[in-house]
Amino acid sequence: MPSGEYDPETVESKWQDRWVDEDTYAYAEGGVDPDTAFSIDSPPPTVSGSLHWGHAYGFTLQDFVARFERMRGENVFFPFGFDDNGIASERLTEEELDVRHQEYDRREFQQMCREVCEQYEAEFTEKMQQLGISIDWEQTYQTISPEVQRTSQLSFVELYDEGREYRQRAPAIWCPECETAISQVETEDDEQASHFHDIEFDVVEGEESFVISTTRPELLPACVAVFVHPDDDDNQHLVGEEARIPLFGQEVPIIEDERVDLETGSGIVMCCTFGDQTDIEWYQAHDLDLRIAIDESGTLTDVAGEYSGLSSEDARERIVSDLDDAGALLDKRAITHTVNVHERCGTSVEFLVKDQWYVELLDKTDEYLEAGRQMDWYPEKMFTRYKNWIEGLQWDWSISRQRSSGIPFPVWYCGECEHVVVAERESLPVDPLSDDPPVDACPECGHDEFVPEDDVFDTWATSSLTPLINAGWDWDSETEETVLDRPELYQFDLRPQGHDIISFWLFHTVVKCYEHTGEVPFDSVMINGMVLDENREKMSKSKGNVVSPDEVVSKYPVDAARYWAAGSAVGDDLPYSEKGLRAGEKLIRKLWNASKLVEGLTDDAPEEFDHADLRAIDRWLLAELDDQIETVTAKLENREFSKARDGLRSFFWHTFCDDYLEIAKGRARDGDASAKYTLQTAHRRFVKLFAPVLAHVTEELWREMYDEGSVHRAAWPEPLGLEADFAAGETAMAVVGALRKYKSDNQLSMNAELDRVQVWGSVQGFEDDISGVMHVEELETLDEEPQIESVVTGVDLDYSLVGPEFGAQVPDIEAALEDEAYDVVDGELHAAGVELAPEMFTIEEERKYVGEGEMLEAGDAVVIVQHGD
RNA sequence: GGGCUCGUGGUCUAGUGGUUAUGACGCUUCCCUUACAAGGAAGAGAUCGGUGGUUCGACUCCGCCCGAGCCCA
Repeated sequence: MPSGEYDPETVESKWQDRWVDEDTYAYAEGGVDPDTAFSIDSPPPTVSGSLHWGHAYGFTLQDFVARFERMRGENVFFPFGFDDNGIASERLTEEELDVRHQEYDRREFQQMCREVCEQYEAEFTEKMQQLGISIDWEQTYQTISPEVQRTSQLSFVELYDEGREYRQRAPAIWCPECETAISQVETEDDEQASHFHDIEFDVVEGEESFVISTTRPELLPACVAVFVHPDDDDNQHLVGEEARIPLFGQEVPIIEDERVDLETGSGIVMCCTFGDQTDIEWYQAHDLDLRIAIDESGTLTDVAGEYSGLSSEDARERIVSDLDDAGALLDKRAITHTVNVHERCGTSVEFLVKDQWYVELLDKTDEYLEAGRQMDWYPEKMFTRYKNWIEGLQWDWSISRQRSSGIPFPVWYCGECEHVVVAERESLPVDPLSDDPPVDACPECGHDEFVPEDDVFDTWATSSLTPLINAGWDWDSETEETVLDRPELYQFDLRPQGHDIISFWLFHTVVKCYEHTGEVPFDSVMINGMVLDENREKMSKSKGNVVSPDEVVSKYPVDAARYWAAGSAVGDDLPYSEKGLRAGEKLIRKLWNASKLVEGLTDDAPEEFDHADLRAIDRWLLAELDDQIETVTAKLENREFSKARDGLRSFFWHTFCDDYLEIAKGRARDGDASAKYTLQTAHRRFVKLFAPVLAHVTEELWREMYDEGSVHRAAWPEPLGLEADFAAGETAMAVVGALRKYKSDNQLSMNAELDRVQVWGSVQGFEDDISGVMHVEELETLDEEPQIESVVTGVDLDYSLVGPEFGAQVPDIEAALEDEAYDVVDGELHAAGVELAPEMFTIEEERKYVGEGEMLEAGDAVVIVQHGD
């Protein structure tokens, strides 16, 4: 029995505990009909300690869907994955244990990661449960687990067998300090002091020479081309010639390309293997030679001739001084420029050439685009991001990462002929660094020594398999094919994703799963925006504007946070808002207080009541609620949480509490069965309708008032199918509103008695309700319009009809109306030489009451109040 | 630099060719009415980022400009 004030602190944690203890959200395993399974493929968050808004917000939106679908009778599969296979977890482990991963072999280090992450997983789980997310905690996985490693390697083997993967030498971003390859997203720009060296190059044919400016003279031995901008008229004649590199002597082509920056240096630029990103682009675009002059420890190679063996620092000094001696160094000046550095250690990155594995994409982009088109996108506009990403693809997907921790490639190479030997499917997962290859001798050349691949998979190569991990995809050695352990889950009904990461994560997942199953993995995709701070700026540690979910939930009810989270159109960013949270708190309190009242009024309410005997206002309320149910259901189906929330809130607060409840409470106290039945029926339905968003308070109310089971397992309400006179109801409420305003304007209390009220308008069946709630002694409905003098004040046109009919004549008609140069003849409006049909206009008039009492306008109705003195 | 998205009262937000532009928060005034004063009633407050164009008619469609965000370079 709800009583006193609502105490969210106690109530919310009570239900969170019970939901977990009672397995309220358990997925019913075994023989599930695919039609009634509703599966969510929630992207596993990186487990690195703290839970941030990205997690909390994304999962709250998923939870709205999960709870809604569950109540509609779906068997909801809402799993949770811990992504502890990434760089973040590697760093976490190193920091926590004060070790370096290089000091351990891979399996040992992974074991350490697993142990460290376990504590964080537990913390993470607890925090997710504190947010009331209806995850089935029996359905979890860790991306570092042997099972997931097996899935990842199986995916690799399958794609390799299908000819979708190949190995090629390609540039990798390398941190010489950490001695590891890093991805582009781990680099950042940094302003650094450096020097420009103006170096003279000779043209091979003839006497001419030109100058290039470089900050990295030590790359001269790696120079493979020289570039001139197409708009550079002064140097255009050089294009097609060859240049000779000072000191090193190699001859390289001079090529035209618009990526040359005319503003910097001399406008002529050398291209090396590899100085920067542009060098890589040029290498790929112009099919240039490779001259690898610097190795992974930053030491010059044989390509650098006499400078071989020097560190790049030392080599730079020597080369600069030798250039000077040779007269080729024309100038040296200090500058600052932007360099690409590793975000973790600040070291400038190098570009190395490595053998890497690729998944072929470019040949099937049309299919992948079509796959994306087959999914429902919420919001629809996000499909264009997917589309742009695919259409803009220029390279296949590199899945090699030169790190020591991660999931290893299940591959060995013949020590003699480099033939690729892939692990047997049955034996997965393997680690080639510890395990033997499946053959004793090379099938190609018979050689019996193998070199293990020591790279690991790109993290997306694993993250992109979550639908397959969740559906239990595996190799069946009996039938020799891949099978799904839980086929009913696939395709997944819902894939949630942050909009910042659609291109990486979602795209790769669609591609991988599509390749493995021939099917699009998702029926629908729901894209969520970012949580911004109160000033609409992105939260970041460096700005110091981060508000953590923990802080919020300790200050506000979780349901208030959920209410706030439902406040943006899906896909739009959501600004953090204390106001939004307070509005949520207010709604919770209103719902609680109204529930207390309903409870007090309906203890002996009839379970059943013949709808034909319902009083007009009760019938009207239930019919309006029918409409509201249809609206809320449609909004939730379309993931329009904000509209569902606001529509329901407004209907509950204003129509139910302010209008109906005020009237019905008097009747219910007088023992009116129709009112009691209606109050209880409507209230039950409200509790259910609010349940997906206000998960905790509705559970408390439901179990206190209606049922021992969870509201989250109760059936979503269906419309009762009642007919009612909506117009009369609306008019009656307008009359009540007008009377309230009258009392307010006349500084009367709301329960002040009114002597006599006359109503002209259709309020049949509502008369007693009006007089009851407004304390009217005598209420009379008029059959004839009261003594009113009407003054025509103008004519209103219905432009949606007049516009298409009269087009360019409309301004003339308007001018005629303005000048009052019109007539109404037989209901038609004659103006500016044309005749307008009756439905095209309305005569606007001001009504003046000349009889006794005061006239009020109440929608279509007219109300006359006669009140003492 | 390229692509995408967005710009509506002080703040957040609804509104994709046709009323007086929606609602919430905040603000002002009034009202203790036995569920709730953390409530109720009323009110003020917007030239819909700017500028051209299409149209009888533009917050809505198109061009350009300005500003913000995201992704890619």
